[in-house]
Amino acid sequence: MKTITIEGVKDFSPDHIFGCGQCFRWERQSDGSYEGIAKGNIARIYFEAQDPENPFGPGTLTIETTREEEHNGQTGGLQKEQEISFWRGYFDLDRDYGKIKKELVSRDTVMGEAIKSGEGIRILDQEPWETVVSFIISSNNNIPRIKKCINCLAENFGQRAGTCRGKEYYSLPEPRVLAALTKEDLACCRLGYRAGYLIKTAVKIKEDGKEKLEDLRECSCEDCFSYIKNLSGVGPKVADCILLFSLRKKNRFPVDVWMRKVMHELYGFAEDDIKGMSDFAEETFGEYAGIAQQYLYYHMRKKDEKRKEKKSR
DNA sequence: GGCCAGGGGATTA
DNA sequence: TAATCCCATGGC
Repeated sequence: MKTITIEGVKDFSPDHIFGCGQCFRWERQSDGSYEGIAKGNIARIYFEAQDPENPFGPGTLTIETTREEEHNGQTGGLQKEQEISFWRGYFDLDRDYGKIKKELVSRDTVMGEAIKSGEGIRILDQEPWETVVSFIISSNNNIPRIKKCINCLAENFGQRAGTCRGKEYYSLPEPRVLAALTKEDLACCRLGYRAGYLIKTAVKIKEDGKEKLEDLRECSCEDCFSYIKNLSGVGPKVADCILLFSLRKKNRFPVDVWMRKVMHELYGFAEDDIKGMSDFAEETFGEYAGIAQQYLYYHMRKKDEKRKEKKSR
C-alpha cells in the first residue's frame, strides 16, 4: 500500500463528487471514505478539511493505493510524482471551482441554491472507453443497476487489477474482448437490449483503436459529438455525458429526466423543451454549463431524497 | 417527427 | 398484485 497526501485542496467533498452521477465504480465505506478503481488504479480516498467549520475550505486529500507487484497496468510502476499528477488530473484539482461557483452565481439566481447542495462537486477526468461503456448501460436505467452491470462486466470479462482490503477489483474489458462476445455471453450481466449496442460499439472502437477515443480530447466539441453520437446506443444525452465526463468538454449540458425536472421546477421550462433548456444553459453558463449541470442535478436528487423522507415519516 | 419496443428491477399505487 | 419509473436509443 502506498499513501499519497495532497494538501490545500479546496471545494472537495467525496460524497458530492461520487454522488453526482458521473461515475459508477466508487463505493462509500462506513467511515466516509470511498473505495474504487480509476484507470486500473485501485484506491481508497478520504478528505479532511483543515477547519471543520469550513468543510469546503482547504484540506488534505489522502489517497491510499494498492497495487500488486505482478500487475503491470497502464500506470503500473509509476513514480510517486507521476502518481500524484494522475490523481490531480483525475480529481480536476488544478481547476478553481471556487471561482467558477462565484461566476455561476453571478450569472443566475437559481444557481446559488443549487450550489449550496453540492459545494464540493468536481468533475472527474475519466477514461473515455470506460465512460462510453458506462453511459451506454446508463440509458433508461437507474444508478444501482448500472453499477451492478458494470461490476458484472468487469468481473466476468475484465482483467484482475488487484485487491483492496480483501476485495478483488477488475478493470473493464477492452474493446477487442467485448467485440468478440455475443449477446448470450453477456446475458449474465443483465444488460437487456443494451447488450447489442455495447457489442456493436466495441467492434467499432476495436476497428478505430482506443487511441482514437483518447485523441478526441484534442478535437473540437462538434467533431467529438459527431463521432461519439455515431456509436451504437449513444444518443444526444449519452453523448453529452461522454463529452463532459471524459473528453473534457466542460461546456456540455446533458439533459436527462432529472434535469428536465429541475429545469421545469426551478426555471419554469416546459418539461419536454429540451432544446430550450440546452440553449438557455449555453447562453447563461457558457463554458461552465457542464459544471452547472452537476450542481443542478445533485441539488434535484437531494431535494427528491428529502421529499421521500418526508413522505415516509 | 412522433411513436413504441427493448430488459429488468425497484418503488409506488 | 399491478402500474410506474428509471441519467434514452433505435427503428419504423
